[in-house]
Amino acid sequence: MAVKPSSERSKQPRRKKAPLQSKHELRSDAPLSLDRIVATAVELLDAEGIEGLTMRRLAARLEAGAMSLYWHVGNKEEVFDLALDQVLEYRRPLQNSAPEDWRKELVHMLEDWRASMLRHPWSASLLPRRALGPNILGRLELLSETLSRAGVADEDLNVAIWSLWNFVIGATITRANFDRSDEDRAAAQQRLTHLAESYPTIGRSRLLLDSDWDGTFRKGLDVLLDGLSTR
Amino acid sequence: MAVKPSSERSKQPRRKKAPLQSKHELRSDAPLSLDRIVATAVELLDAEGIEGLTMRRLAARLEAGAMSLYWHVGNKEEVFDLALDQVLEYRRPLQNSAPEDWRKELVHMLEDWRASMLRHPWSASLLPRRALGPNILGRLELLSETLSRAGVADEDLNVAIWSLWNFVIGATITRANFDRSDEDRAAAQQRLTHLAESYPTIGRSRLLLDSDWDGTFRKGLDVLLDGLSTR
DNA sequence: ATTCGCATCGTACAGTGTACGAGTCAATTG
DNA sequence: CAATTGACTCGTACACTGTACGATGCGAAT
Repeated sequence: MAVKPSSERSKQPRRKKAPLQSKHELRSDAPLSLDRIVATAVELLDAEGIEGLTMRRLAARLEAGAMSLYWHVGNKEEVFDLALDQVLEYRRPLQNSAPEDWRKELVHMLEDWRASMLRHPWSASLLPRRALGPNILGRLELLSETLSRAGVADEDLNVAIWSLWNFVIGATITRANFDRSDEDRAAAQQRLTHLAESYPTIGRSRLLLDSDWDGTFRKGLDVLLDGLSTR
Repeated sequence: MAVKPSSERSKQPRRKKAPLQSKHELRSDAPLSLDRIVATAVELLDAEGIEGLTMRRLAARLEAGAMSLYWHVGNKEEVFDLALDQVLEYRRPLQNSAPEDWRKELVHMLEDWRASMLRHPWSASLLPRRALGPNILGRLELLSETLSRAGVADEDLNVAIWSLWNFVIGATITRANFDRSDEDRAAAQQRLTHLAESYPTIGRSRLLLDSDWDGTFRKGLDVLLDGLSTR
């Protein structure tokens, strides 16, 4: 009886090491592993977006049969979970910074977070429905730790963490969303001028048109951090 | 040649008014309109979640053929757009409040926003991919207007709006997400204690376990508003 | 030589969104 | 009154999806 690994980590197949072809079947190059599957899924998502990822297409890119994937992965949802978490890996910069640099560290991590997700716009729309992978948890842990080290009292910690997390998530999702829907700037522009009558303040502030997303993110973050550190 | 309305608003069918049955076909009750479709879609989403909504099931609930829906609606995506916006309608409380109550008004609208989305948890996961419907824009407009009336300078307006928006979106998505994934508390609990080794600070703060979501939301909002008003 | 467990994959099935075109029926026109 | 139009409904069909099931191959252990 065969038992699938599926979600037990730490399990690499030990196959033939050197012998690259058996008989005459020079099966391109592929041993087909979880890592390869996830990496290819990210590629495919980058290239074709969320609807572009189907098990058959993914398998084709791996030069494998569609059902072969199911040995390594429980179902399609799991592929999404893994792809999302993979994209959110974070290596903290080397620890030579002074302990009062906590704010710089935080901003660095949070801006990197946002940047990572914007580099893979599908990740933003995926986030709401996915489980917390190790990389996401790692970022949360780093966040808690840094805030705690910065002197935030334990009873205020959760508010601080969630406020920052919420802000990053919201900003990223919004931004990623606007990027795509403005593929057709022309249509958007026209829609906006038509809307200016019903929504005058939005129209005046040009909120939807030429927001400086990066600057807005940075400033909003400052507002939050100011508020948190004076508490 | 027939021309579909599909996305031209202001178009109600004028049919037989009083005569409820023609001949002997007492066709239950259904004239099948955009409004009825959207309302039923929301019902279905509430009952079965995002994957539960299929065109065939929706049609069945309306006692109509599946393809009949496509006269009123361009495609399934549009159904999602409309359902989402429908759920986000907001009636501002009567305008008897003093002008310095802007902060109370803001908090009311934002908490109502979050509450509306949590009442229909699918809406949170839908938000990232959807267009801005009139109700969403209405809320944005109200937000701008109130902040502007509160004396926020025009050049700070966008930062303020987006910060609040981001916060609400992020908080709601996170919350809705956790609700679902904790259907099986037992599993979550066990996972958490196992994780406590790798993520000590998260474990200590019990961040994922017993957060007071409503309180955290309210406090985070205060932090933001404090930060914004002292600028 | 036989067994066993890992790994791959072909076939099949139920279900999806929707294109197409035929159908119904009230209102309008000649 | 007959004919035409146009709003609306819906049955059938097609390409495509995720994945259950079982057959197959293969290296290592017995």
